Amino acid sequence: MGIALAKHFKTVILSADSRQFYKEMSIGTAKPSLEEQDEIKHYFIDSHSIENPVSAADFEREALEVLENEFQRHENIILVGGSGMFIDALCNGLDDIPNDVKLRDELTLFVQKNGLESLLEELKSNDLEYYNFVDKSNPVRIIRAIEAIRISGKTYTELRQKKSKTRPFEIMRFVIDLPREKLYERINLRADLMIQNGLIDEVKQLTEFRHLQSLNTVGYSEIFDFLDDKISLEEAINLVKQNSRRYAKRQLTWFRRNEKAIWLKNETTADLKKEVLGLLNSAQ
RNA sequence: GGGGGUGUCGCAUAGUGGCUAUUGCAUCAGACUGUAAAUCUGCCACCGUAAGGUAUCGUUGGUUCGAGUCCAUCCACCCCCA
Repeated sequence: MGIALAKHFKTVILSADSRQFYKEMSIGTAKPSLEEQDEIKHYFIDSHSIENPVSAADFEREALEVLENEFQRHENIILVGGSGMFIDALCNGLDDIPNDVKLRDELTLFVQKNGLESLLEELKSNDLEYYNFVDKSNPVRIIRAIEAIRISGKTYTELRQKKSKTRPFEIMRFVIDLPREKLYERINLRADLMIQNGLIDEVKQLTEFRHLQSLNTVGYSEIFDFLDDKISLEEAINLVKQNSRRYAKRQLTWFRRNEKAIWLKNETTADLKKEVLGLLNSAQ
């Protein structure tokens, strides 16, 4: 649908997919084909290496630069994807909260060894408000808060202002909403195609990088388990399908939260394109 | 035809005659500010937004103060013998 719209507007596409950035991961991330990329210029596909991970804040900054340039030539630009948080980072902006990957890795290691207890205590005494709010069994959240508090000397609550930034362009959001059964059918098919297209070889070649967070990804984790002989190939494929379905559900949950998003009713590319163009016309 | 075994939620699974039938998975729903395809939470027999209410362990009957558990019956499935 993105490509169809980009053709119509003779414009470019930005991908907001937190895994398609990486040039080493192609089959398992279902990037647009090379032919499709020839037809339409895509940003943020193969733009980075797994060894230099892209955070939501990196994406916000880099994508804004691209947009500033491209808006000089195009009236409309298409953002496609994927990762709700990256979309929101670009559209709404992130608060300026400091980060330190090294400290975070240390904290992660600490939690693996000693559990969350002491970090929770630290959070409680330094930022009671966030302590009361946060999901206390989610190590990622706790670690991130402690990280920010230790670096800044401020509370995480104070840093996290949740201010939406104004962008020099208008944003309209559309969500493709297939009937659940059809969505799941397509996800299952997609996993089978990945295997046919050589996913196992792609994963094998990434073995030396398997500890990287970017490879903690549906389609890769399961195949690593197969290569380690932990599960059979059949089990691995079924898990890829299952975990993709779960991910798709989480995407929908994320998008549901945005009350401005428009949920599309159609199912085929052509119909969806028509529907979106109609909505854009009536919005003007 | 003879003998043996098994039936517990969508699937799998626990359940010495005694509180409210266990656990896992799936499904469904949710959270989310530099790990986000990550990480985490809840529900999950039925009715109800909820408080709460009503059921239930293949069937029917029995024993017992009390049955998923014991007995009988029938039904379904599995295994062995013929």
